[in-house]
This record gives sequence, C-alpha cells and structure tokens, in this order.
Amino acid sequence: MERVLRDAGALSTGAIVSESHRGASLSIGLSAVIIAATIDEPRVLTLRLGREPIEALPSGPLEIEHRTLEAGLRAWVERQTGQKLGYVEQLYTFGDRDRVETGETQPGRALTVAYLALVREARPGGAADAVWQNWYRFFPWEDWRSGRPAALEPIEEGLSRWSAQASTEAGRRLRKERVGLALSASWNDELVLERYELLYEAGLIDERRRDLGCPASGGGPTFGVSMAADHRRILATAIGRLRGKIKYRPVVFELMPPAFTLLQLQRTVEALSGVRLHKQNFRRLVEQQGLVEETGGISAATGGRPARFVRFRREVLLERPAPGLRLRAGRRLLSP
Amino acid sequence: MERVLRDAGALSTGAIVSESHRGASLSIGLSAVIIAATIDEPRVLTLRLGREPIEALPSGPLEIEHRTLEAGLRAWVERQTGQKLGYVEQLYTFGDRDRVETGETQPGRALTVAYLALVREARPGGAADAVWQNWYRFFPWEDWRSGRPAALEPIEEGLSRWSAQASTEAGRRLRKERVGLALSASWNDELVLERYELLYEAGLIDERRRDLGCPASGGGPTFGVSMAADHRRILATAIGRLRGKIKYRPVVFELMPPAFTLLQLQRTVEALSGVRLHKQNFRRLVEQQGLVEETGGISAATGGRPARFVRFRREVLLERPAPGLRLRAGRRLLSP
DNA sequence: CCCTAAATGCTCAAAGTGAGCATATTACCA
DNA sequence: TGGTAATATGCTCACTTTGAGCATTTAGGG
Repeated sequence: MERVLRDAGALSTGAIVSESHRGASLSIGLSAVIIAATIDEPRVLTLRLGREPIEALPSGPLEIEHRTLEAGLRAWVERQTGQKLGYVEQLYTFGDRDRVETGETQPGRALTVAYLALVREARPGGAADAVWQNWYRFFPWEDWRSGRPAALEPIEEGLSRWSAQASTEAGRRLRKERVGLALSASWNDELVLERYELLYEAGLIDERRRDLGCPASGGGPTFGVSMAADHRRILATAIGRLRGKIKYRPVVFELMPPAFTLLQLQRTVEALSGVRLHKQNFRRLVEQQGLVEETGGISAATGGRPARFVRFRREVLLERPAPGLRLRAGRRLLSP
Repeated sequence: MERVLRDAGALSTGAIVSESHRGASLSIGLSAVIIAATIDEPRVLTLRLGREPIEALPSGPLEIEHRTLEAGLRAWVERQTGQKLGYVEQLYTFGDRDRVETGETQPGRALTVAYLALVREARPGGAADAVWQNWYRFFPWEDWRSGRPAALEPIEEGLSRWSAQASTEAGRRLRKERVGLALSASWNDELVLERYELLYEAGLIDERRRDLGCPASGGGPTFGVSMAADHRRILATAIGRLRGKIKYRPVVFELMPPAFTLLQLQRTVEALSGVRLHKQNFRRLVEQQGLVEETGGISAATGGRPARFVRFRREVLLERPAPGLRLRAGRRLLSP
C-alpha cells in the first residue's frame, strides 16, 4: 500500500508486461469504447495510429499504479485523448491466443479487458489523433434507419456461400442456422457481435484475412472499415451491449445534453439502435415512464412547431426497477 | 487462503504467475461459479479448503497451454472437481488491488476472470472436497420463497446505522438512497451484487472484516456463510446475472433433466429467482412461448394428479428473438 | 393566406398480464 | 367405499401495454 502511494505519480513506468518462467509473455491491456452521439449519428472515439493510419480504440497496458482496472482505464483514456469519462462499465475480457497478433517473436498472450464509456460532448479529443467516428463506418450493415442497408445483399451472398462450404452436412446446417438467426427477417438489433463473428469467420472482414496472414487483397469483397488488432470485435461487443441496455436502463441520457427535445432523444435512440421508431408511441413511453421533466425552455424551432425542452428525471432511478425505453421498432417502419 | 489456492494450482507446470520488472507479482486467475438445481434448491459447486474448511470456488491460474480463457477454465474445473461443463459464459473480471488479500510479502495484483457455468447433474464432484451447496447458505437474505427472509430485519437495521454514520450529509443521503434501491419494497431479485456490496461496505459481511484485518469476531453480527478471497462477491455477481438472464433467454433448461414436469420447471425457476410464481400463469407463459413440448411420458405422481413430462423445444431458439420466462413475481405471493 | 414541418393529443383494436374460480385425477385413509 | 389432500389443467375477466394512425396546433416561409 505504501508502495502504491509512492508510485502514484509516476507515469507509464510500471506497465505490467511480464515474463513467465516459461518464456511466454503476458500483458494485460485496457481498452475503451467511448461513445457519444451527435444529432443524428452515434460516435466512437478512435485513435489514428501508424503511417498509413489504422484506427484503434484508446488503450494501454494495466499498470501497477492503477488501483482498479477502471481507474487504469480512465487514466489511459485521459492521457491519450484528453477525454474525461463519466459512465463506465466493464464489457468483456478477451484472451484468445489465436485472435490477436502480438507482433512478438515469442508465443504470447494478450489479455484485454474492454470497457464501455458514455460521454456527453463530442468535441474532438484533446491530444494526438483522437477523432470521433460514426460507428456505422465500421458496421455499415447495422444501420437500418433508412431501410435495409445495401451491404446486406452481398453479405448474405457471402454468408450463404460460406454456409455451403462447411465440410460436413451437420456443419452446413449449423452455419445456416447461425446465419438465419443473426440476419433473420425480424432484425434483432442486439446481435451485433454475432453478425461480426459470422462475417469474420466467413472471411468477409479484413481483420480475418490479416489474422490469417493473407495478402491484403484477395478473395472477394470485405465489409466496413477495419480496425487495429481485435478492436472492431470489441466495438461490436460494445454496440450490442449498449443497444440492449438502453431498453431497460436509462443510459441514453448519459449521451444527451442537459436539456433536449423529445425528438432529439428519439433521434439519438434511433441512431444507437439503428432502427426507426414510431414517434407518438416513443413520446408516450418516455412520458409515461416519467423519464423526463420539462425544463420550461422551448426549442428554437428547427423546423415546424417549437418543442419543449426536457431533462432527465433522476428520480426514476429510485422509483422504477428497470426504467428504460423498451423500444420495439415499428414493424412498418423497418421495411418501408 | 491464497496459499491454499496457489498450492492447488501448483500441480501444473505452465501457470502464468509472473514477475514484472518492478517486482510486483501479477497472476491471472480463472474462477468458476458452477450452478445446478435439485428439486427445490439452487446449488453451487464449492471446494472445501484448509484445515478449518473455508469454501472456495473452483479456480486456478491461467496457463500458457490454455488456448482460450474458457478452455483454461474448463480444464481447471475438470481437474479440481471432475465436472464437465456445458453452458459457460464469462461473468466479470475482478481486478481491484484492495479487495483481495494476496497474502504475499510483495504488493501484487490478482486478476480474476470469473465464469458462470450451468450443469445438469448435481452428483457430488468427483475429486477432492468438491461439494454442492445450497447457494442461499451464502445469501440467506435472497430467498423470499417462503416470505420475507428473517435475516432482513437485522440487516436493515445494520444498514440504516451504516447510512447514518456517513461523515457528510450528502454521504448519508447517498447511502440511504442505495439502501432504499437495493432493499426497496418491490423486491428486485437481480440486485444480488448491489446488496452484497452494501452489506460488505457496512461491515455486515465476514469477508469485509477479514480484508480490514479485523479480529475474527467483533462489532455486531454478520450474515451468511463466508467464502475464500472475494469468491462470495463473484457468486453474488453470478446469481444476479443468472436471475436476469432466465427472463430473456431459455437458460433454465440447462439445469433441467431431459424430461421434466411444468411444476418441476417452475420450482427450479423459483429456486433461482428466490420468489414464488403464479402457477397457472407460469404454465400459460411457458406453453404460449412454445418453450416446451410433450414427451408423451407421465410423471409418477408425486402428490396428486400425475403430470405430463415435457422437454425443452430447441426450435424456439430459431423462432423467437428472446425466448425466456419474463416472470414477474405475483404481487400477492411475495408478501403473504 | 396557403403550405410544409414538427409537436402534440387522442383513439382503437390486439396482445399481454395478474388473479382467481372451477374441474379433473390420483393416492391415501378412515 | 366415500372423503380428503394435493396436484394438474382449463378458462374467465378486468386491466395494461402496444402498435398504428388520424386529427389538431403552432411556426416560418413564400
């Protein structure tokens, strides 16, 4: 403990990257998926790394100074992007040996503890090359707000080809089943990771080819912009989790400004979940649940009739057990 | 305790317990919460360690041989308990420096990746001192099946005393708020971890006193049977997660035998969630959702009229997006 | 004044829920 | 053999919650 206090000031000197007696290296990384939302787009904060820039999530190794994993994460993010984090939750710990190229000569393992953070302002991160990106750049097939994404056509083709390629009959059936579930007629917005994994396994994702050591190009199209290491997989995990969570926890408000209109709130939810919602029903839900209260202000009419400004009613947290926007995308609105 | 755990893993050769260049030790542990359910009780598989036995979850250090974290976990569990695992899901990664006593001379960190596993048979684990325990031994206040648990009386007292002890007014309000939420009139069965954390912070849990280096006894009563290290916290996390999950995923069936009656299913769900359910409505739900199908068999009437045997209908996984038992405990039944 | 774009109000039918009443079957017991 | 206890199953009924739309209201711009 004294040790801790003494070291607290030192920067970056105490990374825990250690050698086991068998000569394999082990490092523990902390990665952050930092989400914000502008008017109409969900954003994720990325760093541009390298000469031919590849995008990465803010991350860094766990250090001895860090009292908790979360504290370590906050420190790294601030150091790299200048962003202060508010809402933070642990996402998942990735540790497969095969999926991450350590870039080392020795066999090694990289354990990554990934976190999801929600922030309010989307002002470009202070330091380095931190930039806010529309997350659909990485997952173009996840945005159904203006109808079925065009990318899904070739993706389905690729996936069904992949299904057919399984060596056994059982394998083919299993693959078809997985594809059917992930891309079923009734679009399930939360299956982001499942879909990513399918595309990855089917070789429709750049990272897959990279991990296999394949030539940069070859073997049909790939989809979405790629990211460093397994960061796109982490991002997929985060999006899926967030899409699920807004339905039973009032986390969207972590992304909203202090005062906002109901339409702004709806647009944000739509941006995150990737589907359009029925306006009147959305308002009914939000108001019935007592999620917001009027601020008294009135919006500087952007289009038509001016709207009331509202703010999040923190008290709901004490009242209802699971206050959220259990949105169920209007059926009509999904395929217009 | 830590000593014991280390020893348990010493059989292996490739444990990744490494020394950083700063002299702090880092180990990555894998822990498993293995759940089963007998007729009326939810069970968790524990190991009895040490001379005056203290119970621990099956765990062991991550080794180089392990291709994935999950594979490592399965290996450890089999080695220690003889249990083969079926359904496994990652729970959470614990890494706070303060909460775990390493028992070492050097400052160190123990990272624990915890998993939740569901198994069918509850036959006593093969090796060593593996035993199935009713999980309510560790959380007596979580079982509302026969009315409000008696332990809640003194617990509420202890917590409100703790609330009042906060140094600032704001602190007191915050504590009261947390207590109110976790123990609110409308019991939320999923807040297992929140309640455990409260009791821990309030010093109503043995582990807390141990972590503070307090004498074994002193300062009022503590609740529930304690466990090694932070295993009880991990178990709390697992129970909360499982209670949540059965509501939107058909995971209960991982705990059921191949054929069972609807009442058996209901009893199992009740055992897990700790609340009683309305029988007719439960059956309506299960059948409407198409979660089960008849096997044709008929139960050897335990009490009254014999019941049909049913089995899980795997096809639902392909049909409905979130098939589960969105149970909402009968209001009447909660406080009879 | 007419038109467009939102914000708001309200309706309505269908589906989903919470509580119970009523019957059907068995085992067991006097 | 009839009565009783303990379940299993069917069915009702009053509400709530949803999904979809229609109708009105309020501003700004020709």
